[in-house]
Amino acid sequence: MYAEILIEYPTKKIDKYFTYIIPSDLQGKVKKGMKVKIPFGTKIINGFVMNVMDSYECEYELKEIIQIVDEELLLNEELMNLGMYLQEKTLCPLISAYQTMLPSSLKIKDNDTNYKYFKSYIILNKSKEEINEYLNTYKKENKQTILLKELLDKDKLLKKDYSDAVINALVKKELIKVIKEQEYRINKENNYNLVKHELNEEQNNAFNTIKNTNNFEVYLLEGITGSGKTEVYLNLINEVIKNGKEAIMLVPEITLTAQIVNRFYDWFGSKVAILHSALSSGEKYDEYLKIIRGEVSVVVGTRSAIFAPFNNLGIVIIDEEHSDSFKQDNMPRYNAIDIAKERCKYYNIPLVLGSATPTLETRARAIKGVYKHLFLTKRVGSSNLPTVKIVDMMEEVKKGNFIFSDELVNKMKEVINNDEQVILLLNRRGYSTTVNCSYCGYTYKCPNCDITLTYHKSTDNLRCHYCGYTIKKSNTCPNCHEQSLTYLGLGTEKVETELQKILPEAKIIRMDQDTTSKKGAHEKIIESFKNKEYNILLGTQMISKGLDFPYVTLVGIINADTSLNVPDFRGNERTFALLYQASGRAGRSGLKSNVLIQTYNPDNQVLNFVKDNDFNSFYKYEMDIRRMLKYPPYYYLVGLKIISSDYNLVLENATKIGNYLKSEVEEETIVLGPTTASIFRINNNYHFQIVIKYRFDNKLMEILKYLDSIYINDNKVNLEIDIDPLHI
DNA sequence: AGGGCTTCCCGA
DNA sequence: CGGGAAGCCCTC
Repeated sequence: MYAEILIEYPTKKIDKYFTYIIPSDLQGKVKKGMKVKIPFGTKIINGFVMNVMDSYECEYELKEIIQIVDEELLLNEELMNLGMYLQEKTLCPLISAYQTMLPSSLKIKDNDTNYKYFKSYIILNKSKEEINEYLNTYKKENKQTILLKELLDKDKLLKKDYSDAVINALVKKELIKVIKEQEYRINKENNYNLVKHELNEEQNNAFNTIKNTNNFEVYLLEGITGSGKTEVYLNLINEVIKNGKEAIMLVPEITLTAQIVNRFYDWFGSKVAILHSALSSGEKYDEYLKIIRGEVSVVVGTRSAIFAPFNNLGIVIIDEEHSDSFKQDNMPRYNAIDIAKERCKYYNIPLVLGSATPTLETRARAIKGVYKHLFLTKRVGSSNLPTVKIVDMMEEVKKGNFIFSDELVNKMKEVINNDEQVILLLNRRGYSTTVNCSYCGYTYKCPNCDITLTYHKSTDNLRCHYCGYTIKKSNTCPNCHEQSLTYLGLGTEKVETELQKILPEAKIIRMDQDTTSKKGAHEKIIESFKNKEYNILLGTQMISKGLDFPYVTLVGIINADTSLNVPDFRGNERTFALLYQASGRAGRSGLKSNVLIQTYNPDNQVLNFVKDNDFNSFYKYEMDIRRMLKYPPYYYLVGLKIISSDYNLVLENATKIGNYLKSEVEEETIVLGPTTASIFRINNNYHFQIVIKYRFDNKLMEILKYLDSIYINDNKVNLEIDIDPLHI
């Protein structure tokens, strides 16, 4: 028997099958979709079985498979095909498609083969009668007899709780034995704590419509913040499980908090597996095993959880579908929504995309009728929408208020006096803290990249976010040696200090990268704020989503416009979504609430749409811009990056590729560039980019594949192709 | 990807 | 002529 195998190096250069002999002792055991150990060149590495065959003819000598890495972990036919689809659509090496499907602990780097987690137990090695007999003849009480008596009672005890000497003695007498049992690192008891809320009419309508779908259908569930989307999801999943099927629920990384996870445990108990990046590789492996073994019916997770190896999917739900995090920005550059569609088509089941602020692409499709459009327009329970006001910071600066407007300060005081709470959002998108010399104008720059270094207060150093270059900050300017270094940009820490000065009595808690880096810190902050241990929660985008604090009656957005100035066609959309989501944190329990948006552009259209809580008008406004500028959803995009350490070579090749594209694509397709990429030099590599905009182009995919294949063998110039990029 | 083998360049 | 670095190519 022979097996065709993919080598675990994710490079296009060796993205092909290698054939190996299946030795007689592994015949019947080696299966398609399984990981095996094989000799390759001079080394022993992991491979992935693509085919098992009876015969194979070739003129060279074949090597043998050494062993199976894990008998249980194998991908089913559907996922095997999905891998090929991923390769086809994203132009990635086939093996990297399968690597993203399997838990990361199975990648080549982890040479450890056994990820299963075992606990040792002691059990009786003889019948209870025999043990009793032994105890009767051996009247004296000692550690050994105590342990035996306990075992008569409990059957099974944890080995580590007892001394080795006692255990060894009893093992020698063949009275007990030590056994190992595999366990899961995350172990939820099958406790249900189901608190079902009565669905309102809109929720019920959405629920019933989706529930009664018997074929592939994409739904956009557009529900304002606080309208109870999660309740609809939970009911839908419940229904699916009742019918003996399985469900995948995707959420963005920052939304996957204990709050939501516990909600799922309450409803579905031990039927839930969790998959996200904060899990250790062992935990991930265990959660994956639960799915493979069919012990769970629901997976809640981030992007890659879309590949959960279920065999009988009943529904896929993607919450906050507008989130960037569903698109992976390195190989394979896939979008979980596309994968979800593919899987739902296969199983002939509904896909639900939920959001208060769906992407324009999604919404346009819903309006066109490609997706079914469902609405939740009312907040559940007593919660009502806040009053939103725009504050002109130009006026405030004249008064000397650079961070907080008078109005925001007064409102904060008022709210705190009422024993209610405040959320302050610092918009940091496209924004970072840099260090600058106010005397000579020197700025810290990365020596390898065209980018200013970002200051990190916790470590007191400056870091390049692109290549990782780090330098300690000096007290004097490295250029003119004056003590005149100042910080540019607003950090949460700076805001906190200033805020404390203005409101000395207020208890402030800060949530940002620095304060949430430790495991569990995120939850802790949320819990303590919820318990009203603090008056003000100050943070970055991570506080804007999904959180539910009943006593928050004021949301302040400190610098609303920073993300409007980012040179990206999705800038408006992102700003709108962020501010809209943040506003949604206010007024969750019926208390009258306010949102203050501080800006230097009070007339900005996007901000005013947020103020009016008017997604429809924003949608129309932004669609016009997209149409005029030929951006999605009117045009599809492809981004090409040409990268090399040799300036002349990049320029030459970028021009060549640009010309080739222009001559080959369909007439209506637009090829822009090459131009230098937004960051020209990263890690001493020069970046050029080409953007393709197209509506229909049957030839394009083939053209891209051809270009890709040419540059596979060029080790001086690198070509990266991003199909449907999120940023350009 | 990574190791081995070939080639090419420079000093002697 | 030798050594060392750089390029090339193969891996079932």
